[in-house]
Amino acid sequence: MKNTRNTIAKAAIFELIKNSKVALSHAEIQELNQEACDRVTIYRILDRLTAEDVIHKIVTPSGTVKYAACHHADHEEQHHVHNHVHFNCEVCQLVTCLENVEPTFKLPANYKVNQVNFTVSGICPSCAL
Amino acid sequence: MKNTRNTIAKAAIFELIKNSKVALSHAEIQELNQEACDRVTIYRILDRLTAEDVIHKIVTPSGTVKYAACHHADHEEQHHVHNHVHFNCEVCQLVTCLENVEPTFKLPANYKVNQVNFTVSGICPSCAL
DNA sequence: AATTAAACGCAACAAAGTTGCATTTAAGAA
DNA sequence: TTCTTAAATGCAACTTTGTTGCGTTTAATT
Repeated sequence: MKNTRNTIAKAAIFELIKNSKVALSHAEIQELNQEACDRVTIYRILDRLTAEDVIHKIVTPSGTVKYAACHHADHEEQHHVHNHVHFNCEVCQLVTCLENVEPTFKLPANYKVNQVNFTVSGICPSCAL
Repeated sequence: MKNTRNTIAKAAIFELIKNSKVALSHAEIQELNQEACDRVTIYRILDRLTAEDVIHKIVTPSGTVKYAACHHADHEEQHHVHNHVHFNCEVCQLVTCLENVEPTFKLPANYKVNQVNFTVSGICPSCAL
């Protein structure tokens, strides 16, 4: 893998994502980061963090892209597959990782899986009250 | 539901999607339709067809939006949930509906599901040869 | 044939993401 | 510590994707 550097901007953005209980979009990250770095830089940092497998990309049914921290053990060698469910509340719009919900399914023969994206939309417990 | 009309453009676009073995993006539909109608009109037709539940929207892990025909029985009354898996081949880029693959999963209490988006990326049997 | 609201085309706009290039900077080497 | 250099950044420009408003056209009913 290509060398990557630990820059201030990268660390700051990773902190934002790691400390957030919900997945964040590029726009949200930019705002939370107080415009401390360029729009383009954020795109590039998100790409790097995703490639390094410390965050993962989530695409909601409405098409918005969000990012969340990975919670797998650091020592895992192989590229992690994020096969847990992401819940997208239609009321509060928040996207949360349901780390414990891993769907089971069986593909026909000869399909090779590299990546999965399981997103469920609906109403979360908080908004259902 | 609001009245909808069967226009030439709508019928043409529905035919394109229905006759395609793979899910189509807006750009692909526009090209296949020979620019016979406006870009905006295609967006509006896709929205209508989706609302009428004769096509469904698929969002791939890379964030591209595609549309595929629905193959459920016409007489179903309730709004259909497309809980089958969509496979996105990373080589040929084609997105196909695996109608028979329906993942099972169990959400924590009090989550209400309205919509699901299950997409798996990898290599399809044709490209694996 | 007349009516009317849905659908359309067009222009303008907004949001999201990409690319090229000159400048800055992190991190290892001297 | 300073030197070196490739990674990272900022900025401008651009593309792609999706939206909105409005005047005109057209499908479907009367």
